[in-house]
Amino acid sequence: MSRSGADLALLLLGSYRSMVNAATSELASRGYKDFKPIHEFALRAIVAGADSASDLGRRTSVSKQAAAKTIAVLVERGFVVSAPDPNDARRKRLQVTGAGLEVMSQGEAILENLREKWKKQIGSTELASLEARLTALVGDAAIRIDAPGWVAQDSG
Amino acid sequence: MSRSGADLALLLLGSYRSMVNAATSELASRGYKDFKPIHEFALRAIVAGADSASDLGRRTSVSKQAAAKTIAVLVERGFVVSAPDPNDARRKRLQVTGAGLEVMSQGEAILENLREKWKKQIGSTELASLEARLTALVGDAAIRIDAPGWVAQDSG
DNA sequence: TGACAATAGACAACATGGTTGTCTGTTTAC
DNA sequence: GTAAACAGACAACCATGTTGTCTATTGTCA
Repeated sequence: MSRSGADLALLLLGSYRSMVNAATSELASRGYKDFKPIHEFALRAIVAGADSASDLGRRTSVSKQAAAKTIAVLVERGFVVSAPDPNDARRKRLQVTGAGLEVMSQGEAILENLREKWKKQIGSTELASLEARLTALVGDAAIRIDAPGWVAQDSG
Repeated sequence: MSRSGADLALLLLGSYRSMVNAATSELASRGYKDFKPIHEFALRAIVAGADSASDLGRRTSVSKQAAAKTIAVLVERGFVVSAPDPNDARRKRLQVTGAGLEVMSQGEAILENLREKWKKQIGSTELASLEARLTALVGDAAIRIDAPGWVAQDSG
């Protein structure tokens, strides 16, 4: 059964979705309702140094307005605080809160758990080589997580 | 460098995007402007037997209204024709046109080409086993291609 | 130093693609 | 023959992105 290129693409998408769906539904069951991948990735970017809306937008290849909307949600839910930058009155500095770090770590743990499960199925070296191959395929293309629609879907 | 579960998810997403971006931009350069994955998958579903809007909606796990909107686009571009069903006056039967088959085959060829390139890189048996593993990971979950946002994005 | 360009963020308008709800007409099932 | 189910159309709405415009602030440089 030689698969086609289209099937391969679908397979990659399906694998991603399968992981993300598991993670979002598990997070939801732990009380983090409507926590979407896009929130996770925004938090990661902020932790990684994106400390303003414009900055976050640049890093995630999204308009600053879109970034600002995401930030508004995260602030409203207490995952991020936004305070005026003392050094630049135009800016508001972003910081991930303890709650934000907590949800990130739980999300990460869930994904890690899925990966471990998979590792047990196919073996550690197999998984490593698969990851290496995917890395080669992706190359240096930045992975952009702008994601309305299904990526952001709760898939309840 | 032991990767994390989140990285794996991102890798899967990135791989998919990388294939799809290549395909859409190549199709665009061949004159198929704004032909998005969702169109491809709708055509595939119609060829596979979804011959009405409601049917297409069911098969792609999308509301019939959403399916109808997609069909409207495909009809407008000449990839699909919609004619009253002689056996059921409620229905309009869908049929993929020659142009529709053509764009499908070109899209498929582009993806196939990418897959071949990859096969040369990592070897045929390696690719097969990777696909088998992804298949196992995805399991029986239906892959739903509802996809506003980046999935549907043209990515210049 | 003073003027002009660049930047941050807010606000509004709009695009895309999906959803639900309602309505009409047709078919199917008792 | 009547009631339920179904197909499709239409409208309203939601989510998430975009561009455009505006104000305030900062940085640059003549």
